[in-house]
Amino acid sequence: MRIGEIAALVGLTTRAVRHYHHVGLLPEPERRPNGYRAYGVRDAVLLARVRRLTELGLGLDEVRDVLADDAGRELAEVLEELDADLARQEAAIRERRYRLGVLLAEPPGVTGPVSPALAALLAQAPRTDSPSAAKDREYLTLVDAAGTGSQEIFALFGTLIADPAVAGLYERLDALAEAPADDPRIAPLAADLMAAVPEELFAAIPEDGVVVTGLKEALLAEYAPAQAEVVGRLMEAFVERGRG
Amino acid sequence: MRIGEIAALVGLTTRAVRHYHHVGLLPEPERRPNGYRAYGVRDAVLLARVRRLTELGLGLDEVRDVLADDAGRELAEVLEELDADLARQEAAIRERRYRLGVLLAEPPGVTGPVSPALAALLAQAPRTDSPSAAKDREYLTLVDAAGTGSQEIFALFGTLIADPAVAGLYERLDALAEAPADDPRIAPLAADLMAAVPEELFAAIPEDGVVVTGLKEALLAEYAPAQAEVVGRLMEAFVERGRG
DNA sequence: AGAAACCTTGCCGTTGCGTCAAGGTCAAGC
DNA sequence: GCTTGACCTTGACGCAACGGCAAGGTTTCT
Repeated sequence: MRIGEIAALVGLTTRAVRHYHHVGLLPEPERRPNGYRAYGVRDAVLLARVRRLTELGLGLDEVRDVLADDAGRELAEVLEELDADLARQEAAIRERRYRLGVLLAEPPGVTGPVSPALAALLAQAPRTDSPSAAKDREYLTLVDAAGTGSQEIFALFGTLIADPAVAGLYERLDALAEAPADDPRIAPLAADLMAAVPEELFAAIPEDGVVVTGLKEALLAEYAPAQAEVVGRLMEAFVERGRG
Repeated sequence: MRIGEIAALVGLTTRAVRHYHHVGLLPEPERRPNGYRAYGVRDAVLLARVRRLTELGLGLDEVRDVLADDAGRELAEVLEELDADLARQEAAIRERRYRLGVLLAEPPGVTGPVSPALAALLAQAPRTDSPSAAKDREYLTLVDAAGTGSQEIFALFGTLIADPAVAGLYERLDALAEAPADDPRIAPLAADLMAAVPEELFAAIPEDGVVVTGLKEALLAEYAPAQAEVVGRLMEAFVERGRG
């Protein structure tokens, strides 16, 4: 048989057969005078075995091992390991499908998949177009996605945001967008902000204050100088009173 | 944030983040004076979205599509397609696991996994060390693996092999191993062989006689000249009386 | 001052082949 | 005898999503 014939016989492509030669899975057969590979029945039997094994999901090197010492013991060993691996894959797929199902069942329109706690918070928050409030929501989304914040934090934050006085604070912070870093409104705003934060929220902040080193600066970089001054003081308060 | 910080924050490796830049999933951020990438909160939010989507099993280009037109409709579309794909994968894995289970439950020692019909045939065949009989078994194994032979053939072949007279025929064929191609024993052996084959077996051979063009010659190549002569005549008989 | 722990770009390796590219071979029809 | 068309040959790149290493530069801690 030539390569195309044996490939068709065992249900492979010629490319696959050559590949098996290349990786040493199957020895190169004799050649005809014209250079064509000349296959025999034994090659076909071997190839058929290879095909069955690869269809089961074995890698080519595992197939080689199994074929090499055809004790049958090695085979069972490999197969059990493979089964365990497949079981893991199956579980992973089911997990993904489950989460997919949750996503698909959800009402559309949300920015992205968020935890229920954050979803409640966002729904509860008053409609506002304050840029500062938007930054806060962005930050909360991030903390939610990072998974480092507890549900507790979102609940506490929710009560804070629901406070009608907070809208005014956001407005005052927005008003500092063009102000210099030594604007006199900074200190009183920072004080009012700290006063508005409930004590439990301070306590709920995790030990290292911010989620990761560097996030604090990244956060401040989003604000104009005067605003950064305010937010920076607030963050310091969180660090100091959080667990310090 | 530097790249390591944002990576830790969203639960990725720095290598993955750079990879996302490379493939255009995420725009390259500003650089610090020292050349380090400088990430902001928005990058982190984006990366977190990417992570969730890839964890669901989306490819990077699909993630890019979803992120691009964040209509939310496209997302549902992609997700449903993905779910269907995952369902297929799950079914495939289950199928493999099922066959694995069958293999593992089987008594060890068999040459390889074979169809039940062939297994019955091999178990039924008398113990012999005739090389010709071994070749026949090899051929049957091949036909079985190729899946082109029907169960019917194996049953018919089984009755043939069970015939006590066949052992003698194999012996006579083996005896021709060193004989020249014009040995006088050839014609009578071929005749006796054809006489031994039940009519139904002739009829059961598929239309093209052999499974694939080229297999016939490969088969003959396995035999010594005198043996090939005998087997060749037998095969011709199969071709002629099969469906011709 | 030196080590540890970051960062930079860039390129190779992974898996199991698919897909050209650039030919040589062979049987058949004109 | 010449052209198709269907085979075959070796060789090398492509793929998905990064991991790992090389060979440097930066920052920070000690």
